[in-house]
Amino acid sequence: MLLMTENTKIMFFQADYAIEDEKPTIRLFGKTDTEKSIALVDDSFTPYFYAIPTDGADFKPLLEKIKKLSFVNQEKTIKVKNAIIVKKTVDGVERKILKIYGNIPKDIPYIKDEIKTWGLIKDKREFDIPYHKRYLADREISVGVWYECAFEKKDINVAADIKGKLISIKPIDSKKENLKILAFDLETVQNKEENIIILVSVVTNKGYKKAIGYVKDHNKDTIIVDSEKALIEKLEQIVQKQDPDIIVTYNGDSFDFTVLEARAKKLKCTINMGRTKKGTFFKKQGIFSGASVAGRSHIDLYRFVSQIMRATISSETMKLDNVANELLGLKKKDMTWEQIEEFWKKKKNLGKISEYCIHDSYITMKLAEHILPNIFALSALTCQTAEDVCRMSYGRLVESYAIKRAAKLNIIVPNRPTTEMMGERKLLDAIEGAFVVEPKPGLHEKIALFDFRSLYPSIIVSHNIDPFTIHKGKCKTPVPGLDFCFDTQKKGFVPKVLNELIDERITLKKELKSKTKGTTEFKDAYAKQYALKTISNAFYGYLGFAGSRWYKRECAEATTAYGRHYIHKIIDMAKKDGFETIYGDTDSIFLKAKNNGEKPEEFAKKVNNTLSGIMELEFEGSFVRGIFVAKKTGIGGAKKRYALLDEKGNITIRGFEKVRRDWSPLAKETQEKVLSWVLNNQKDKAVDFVKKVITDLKDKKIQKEKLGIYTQLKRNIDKYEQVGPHVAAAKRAIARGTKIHTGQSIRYIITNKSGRISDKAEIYEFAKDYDTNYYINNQVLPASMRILSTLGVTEDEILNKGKQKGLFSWSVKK
DNA sequence: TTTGGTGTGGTCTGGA
DNA sequence: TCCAGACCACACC
Repeated sequence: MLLMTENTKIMFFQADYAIEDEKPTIRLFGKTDTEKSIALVDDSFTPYFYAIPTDGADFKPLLEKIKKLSFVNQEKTIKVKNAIIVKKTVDGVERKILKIYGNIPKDIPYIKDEIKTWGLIKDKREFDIPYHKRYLADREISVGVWYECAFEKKDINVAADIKGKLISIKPIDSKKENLKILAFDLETVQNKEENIIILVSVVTNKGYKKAIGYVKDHNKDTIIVDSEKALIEKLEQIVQKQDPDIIVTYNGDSFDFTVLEARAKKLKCTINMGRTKKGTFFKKQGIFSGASVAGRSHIDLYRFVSQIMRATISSETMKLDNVANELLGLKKKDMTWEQIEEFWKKKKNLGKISEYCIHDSYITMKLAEHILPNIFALSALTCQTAEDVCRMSYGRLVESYAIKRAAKLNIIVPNRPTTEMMGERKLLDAIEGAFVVEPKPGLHEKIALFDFRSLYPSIIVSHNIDPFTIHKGKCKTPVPGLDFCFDTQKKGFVPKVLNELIDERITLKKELKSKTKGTTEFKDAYAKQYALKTISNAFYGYLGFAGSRWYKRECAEATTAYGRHYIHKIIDMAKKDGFETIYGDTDSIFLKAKNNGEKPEEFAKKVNNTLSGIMELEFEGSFVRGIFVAKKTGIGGAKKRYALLDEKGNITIRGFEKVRRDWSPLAKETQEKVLSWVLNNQKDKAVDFVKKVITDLKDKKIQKEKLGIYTQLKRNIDKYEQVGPHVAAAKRAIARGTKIHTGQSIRYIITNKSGRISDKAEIYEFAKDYDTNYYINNQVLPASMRILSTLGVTEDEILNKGKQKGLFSWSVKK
């Protein structure tokens, strides 16, 4: 028979599987280079797992027994499809094991449990890797990457312009961007006991921009329908008509989709945004928990921002407004939840709600355009769908990447620890970590900053630190301070994989220099190096993570031990060269530059000649001046808190209240100004400014916005042993009927009530006044004096107590 | 249902 | 009323 195959260029963005005629079938959803939606199926992939026979087992009869295995489970007969003997690296040793195939993915765990009862199998592996993920990893197919595909036309049960059966696939180099993104956002109000939807907005990256409502008098961009039920149905129609590849939301998993699902159920209608008839949107179990839309990729940006990007974002909260403002300079329209409720009840200003809602979707879409390259780069690297990546923790990202590489290197993946094992691991004492130099408080001039490029990853690579290269017993060169070493004969899996990541990133960073900022090329390359950095930096933590498949305490211990060894080594070398070490933390050192002596570059070069493997010390730059301060309690300088002034006049602030979310804007801004003046040798201006702020506070001239303090409610409100201000404020708000959930950032103000600080704390919206003394003594003064007292300024001087400045200056001089 | 350790500092709590 | 220690959140790397 002659096959009618076609060729086309495709970028996939989503993958799942369905059981068709009792056969598992992978479904790949993508877009062609001619902007057509395409769905290709592939039923050539058989689910499998590995079994390691007990030592000395006779393979042949065992293999035959497995092949013939057939048993009944829940009234269903389960059979092994096939079994073969394969040669694989198991825990660092190459050996023969069994690869066992099942008919459908669901059978795998049952087969695994059944053969366990025979007592002939020592261990089972890779039985918990989901079928479609296994497929992507084994075939090295990534979403967000272009492929040249050959396929045979075939009608399948999905909505797509082109449908077929995949014949062959190979990656090609293309940068074309063509995915259609749709963002949507719901507005709800509390109506009696229910949360009802009053409006929904939809915005695409191709210019579509509408809201749907069911009361007249919204604005011209609002489609008016009859009821809430009709609104839901209209939303479905619009999504289907727009036919996006990616649906983005900001917290859609726990809000928009959850509400939609609940309302649809209540109003006895359905909503299907997907490309298949059934499986509209649903919560998957297991690793993935979120709203999924068949045939499209639902990206919940909030999940990615709050889990992966959190540390790189300085906004007080991870709300859309703050994040979009910080990353894009886009602000939400000014409207409070209460206003929406009020407008809705009075049926006035409904146009404003539409405007607000549409703008929300627009911001979400813009944020997606900004962040999606990063998510897709991680997807490409880990061979996971973007939908999964945006919901993954660091641990899962590393794990996914490691599994993909292991498959390619013929290495069997270790099992996940059981709950008991994890418990045991968690009970162990923490391993010793990094070394931090205690700084001398005060202003320091001419500072040269050096740091190790990717310290921990390069230590792991250079010393071959791997769970299966550990050598206990006699060692030529044991790990500093420990009684074991690592074999250097054969390269371990972890160092090998990390080495690739580091190499690739170095190449990419070089290429990046020749690319123009703002171009798609630049963005893609930048996102890719970001992905490489994210994964490689998380590897060390993964080795010491209780839930890790590659957990090895000794590896984590050795990595930090070498880290301490190297930083001490640099400090010693610097001392011998006549440099004074001002500060250092983990992988960095701050040296006082010599006036006419050795240049920083020369020092770095000299150090690098002595370093082993791929380790490298980099000269980061020079600073005109820097300030380190005293510890608040105890003696000596405070670690992890400093500010630097570079030659261009830029200030870098680390650790101080200014960079913390849980201080009032007033204290933060005051401290920032103080730091700026102090670093520019204008101490007096700083003192005057603090005095002015205090006077303004006393005169009640400070705006409310400057006084709100954010603190995250990290646990269930009833689970606190100690009730701090944010907990107390939250409890009072709940008593008033406000809904507050775990993980929320509580914004509160310390009011004039009496009692402890907690007694005075009120949620921002409820606060009617502020406690002047609190804001002076517990906010502005501590933040400012932290800096000023290092320079000899006293609190009394600021508060104009006792000695008057100026009056005494001449008599002191005498 | 959580990648690691190091470190600071505010507030609460309970005993002297 | 004072103070040490526990609790808690958040930053640095």
